[in-house]
Amino acid sequence: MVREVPDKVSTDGLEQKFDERWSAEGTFTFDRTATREQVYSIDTPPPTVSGSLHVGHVFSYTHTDVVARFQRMRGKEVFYPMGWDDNGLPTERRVQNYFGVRCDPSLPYVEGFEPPHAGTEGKAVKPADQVPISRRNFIELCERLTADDERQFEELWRRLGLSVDWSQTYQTIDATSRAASQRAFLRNLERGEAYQAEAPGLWDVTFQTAVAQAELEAREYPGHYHRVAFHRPDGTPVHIETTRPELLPAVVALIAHPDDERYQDLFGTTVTSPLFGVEIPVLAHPAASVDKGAGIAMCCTFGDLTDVQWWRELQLPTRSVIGRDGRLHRETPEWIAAGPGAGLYAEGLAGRTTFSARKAVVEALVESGDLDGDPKPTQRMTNFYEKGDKPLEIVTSRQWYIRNGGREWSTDGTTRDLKSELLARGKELDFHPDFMRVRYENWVGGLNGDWLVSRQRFFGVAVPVWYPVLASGEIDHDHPITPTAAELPVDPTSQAPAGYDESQRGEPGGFVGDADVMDTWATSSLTPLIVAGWERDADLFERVYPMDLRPQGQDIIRTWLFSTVVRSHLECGVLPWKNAAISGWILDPDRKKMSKSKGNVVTPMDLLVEHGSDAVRYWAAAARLGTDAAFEVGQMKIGRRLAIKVLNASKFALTFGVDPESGTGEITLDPAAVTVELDRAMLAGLADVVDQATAALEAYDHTRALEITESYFWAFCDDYLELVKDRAYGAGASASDLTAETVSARTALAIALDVMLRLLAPFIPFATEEVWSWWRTGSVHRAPWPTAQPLRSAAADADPLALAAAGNALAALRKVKSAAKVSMRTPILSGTVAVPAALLPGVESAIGDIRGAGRVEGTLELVEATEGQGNPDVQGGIVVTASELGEPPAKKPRG
RNA sequence: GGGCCUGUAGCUCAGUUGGUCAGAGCGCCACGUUUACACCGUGGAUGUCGGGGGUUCGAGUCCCUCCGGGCCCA
Repeated sequence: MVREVPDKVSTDGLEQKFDERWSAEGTFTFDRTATREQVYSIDTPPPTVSGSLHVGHVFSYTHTDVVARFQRMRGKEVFYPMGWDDNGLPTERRVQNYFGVRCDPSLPYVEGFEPPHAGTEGKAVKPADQVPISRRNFIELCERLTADDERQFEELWRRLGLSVDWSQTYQTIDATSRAASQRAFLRNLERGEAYQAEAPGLWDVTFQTAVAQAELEAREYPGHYHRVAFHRPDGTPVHIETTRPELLPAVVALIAHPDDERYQDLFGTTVTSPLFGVEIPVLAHPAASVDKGAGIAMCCTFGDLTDVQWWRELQLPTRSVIGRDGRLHRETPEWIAAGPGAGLYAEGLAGRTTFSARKAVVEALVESGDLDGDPKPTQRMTNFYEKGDKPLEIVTSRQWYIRNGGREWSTDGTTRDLKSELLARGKELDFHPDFMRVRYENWVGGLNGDWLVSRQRFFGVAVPVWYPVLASGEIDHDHPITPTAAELPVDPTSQAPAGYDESQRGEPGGFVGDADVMDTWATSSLTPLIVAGWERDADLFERVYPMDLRPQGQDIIRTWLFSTVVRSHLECGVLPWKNAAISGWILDPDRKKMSKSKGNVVTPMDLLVEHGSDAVRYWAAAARLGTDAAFEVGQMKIGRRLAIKVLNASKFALTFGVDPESGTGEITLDPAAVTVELDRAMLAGLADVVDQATAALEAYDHTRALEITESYFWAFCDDYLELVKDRAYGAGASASDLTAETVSARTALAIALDVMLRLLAPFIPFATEEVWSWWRTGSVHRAPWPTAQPLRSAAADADPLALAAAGNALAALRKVKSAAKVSMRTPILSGTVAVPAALLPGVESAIGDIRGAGRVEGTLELVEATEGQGNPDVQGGIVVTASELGEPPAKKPRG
């Protein structure tokens, strides 16, 4: 075995060197001839390409890569593609800001359009200054920008050392993804799992789109309780409290809890609303809370989700007043037009924002005397779109839904309990850590509606349907026209359905395309199907699906993980993957979540350049799954030190016996050559490490594997290497005249190094690969994962304790010198060492090496430690009871 | 209001089914330039294991309760 060990080692430049080599040699290229049993497939989260990656990404993606590299070395053919989630609102927003444009679908396409800006350096262009452009122009800009981002992302991942197969990348907006997404939707539609409904739903007035339950975020929002009087037929007031008096024109009932004593006589009667004089019933419903406000609430269509529940369950009429733009309808509603409030509505409310309408209603209430007391300020939890900053409204609109167990599902009299089916899938999935399962269960259990998938946006996968336009000019939503699978992907807004031509768009007897796109998650939920070649590459699909691992963050269990389970369950009747590995958050040193707004975000690339990728990976790998971790530079420095130590220790271990002339030499890995007890003890200990590290990685506990391996490696450097140094040098013996003891040490060093490099390879892939390249062929990342058995047989019946004992004895000798404040090279002329009985055999067996490493020149007497002698926590209880130090060696000038 | 996670040395964290479990690394202090490594080595000090109860022969470990941090759902 030829060695070429450099004189000077360094971690610098390894990232680029090996990224290039791995690419050139196809080290991580997936071999698609492997069978399902031989494959380990990973469904990695496609990062959103709308901003920048942050340290949290580096953190969690490293966890995945550790698994990938481990499985690959275990002999699995790892299927590890990478996608980019470019689809959706984040990209739209970024394009608006970056290019200073805004999408207006009514505008025509402009050939060769050049945007007013190309990068505004983070400064958002005011909406008024944004240039309106056609949808097609807008999408072109989306694609231009994401292509740029994707290059940067890939560069970062390569530098971090993700062992992704870079020939397997995809975008959630590319043609394959669009086709898959549309195909899945059409399948859902065919089976009755997708449907459209005209229903009240959450609506973001800023982004002008419907929003799904999974995208909600409840936030504290300030408001005022207004105590407002309704009136019984005899004029007696009934007071309710509301934070949204502007919805008074939309009131459809007053509702109190059925057990509420105060309102028993009111149930079943009617009252009239103030200002508008609309007669409404007083009803009982258990969702009314007795101790909130007056205990009786006004139900409007629609102020919040409870209103929707009441409206549905009590079958109340719809009197909606708020439009998609968040303003009150411009036309006076019919139930008000004939009443006393018609004038108020027309003059004070029509076309107003909720804010100014509220002011107008409150003023009118004051005037009419129906406002009791002053409004009381309050903070209440209000629903927001997670990306928005105005409270959501509830607007009735026609939208597409996919069933997800959130609502009863019955067709032709038979009901299907999808919620229970999905809960059962959750139990089937192996979560790491296991407690993350409850997040899934809580979410599924708490769903209160099906999944709203249509979005009134632009940069997304189109809802693949058209609708006939009847002779009357009305659109027939009940009979959507669908494309065939072969036509996918389609854009119904620019393509005509089969049997029609473009001239018939919008014409009576013709068609219209559905203008909506699908929710980003409607596509993201298909990533395992997309990458596995579903309905596109049956051969591949069979080899990789269902997949083995879904790694992701805990924040998207309710969205990405859940929706993916839904789609796979509906489509294939299986879980999409066997395991879900959930990474924690990165917290800043104040234990706050790192976020851009706090300005505490570190650019990942800078981090990798400054500390080195192995170092950053070490920090990430040292944090357990599911546990939040501190952003700690100190931890990276430790990782860097480990990487450098690996280089240096390896260089040292491999240099013994090297011919100084040629710089090369022979090295053997033959276990039979390991004959010395201490060497065997070291291998015996290593065998245990291999077992433990392997078991830990199999259980998705990479932290434990790293810890066990790392600490053994340090002990190997500090004790074993020191102990065998002299023996391994072979004290002047020529290459042909080596003693068995010297060969034993050299061989044991080589075997241990070979094993430890492989154990560390998933964690610090660059340093280990560098060392591997000095003396082995191929990549360490394709080398087989070590097993304990060969080490055990090489170790024969040696006790791992012997190495610990010898190490402790050496430390005891060093302590004498340290206490005497002399150099470690100072000879010990004679000494007596007290050793606990249990360690005595180990110390005795290595006494020659101990003497050498401790520079003991005269007699070294070993005695059994007596009761109370020595502290077991210090050097295992081994103490030097008497010693005589020689002259410290002359100091040599450093150089 | 319900649920989950978390609180161990100045810092970051291990402590598997209750019995050497008071640990590691960093930092700190002292010393040392040893033919791998100063991006180093050697040695040392450091804790009422959040508080209080309880179960037990025995409790960071199990139970109850309170307090502090984080998150999710109402």
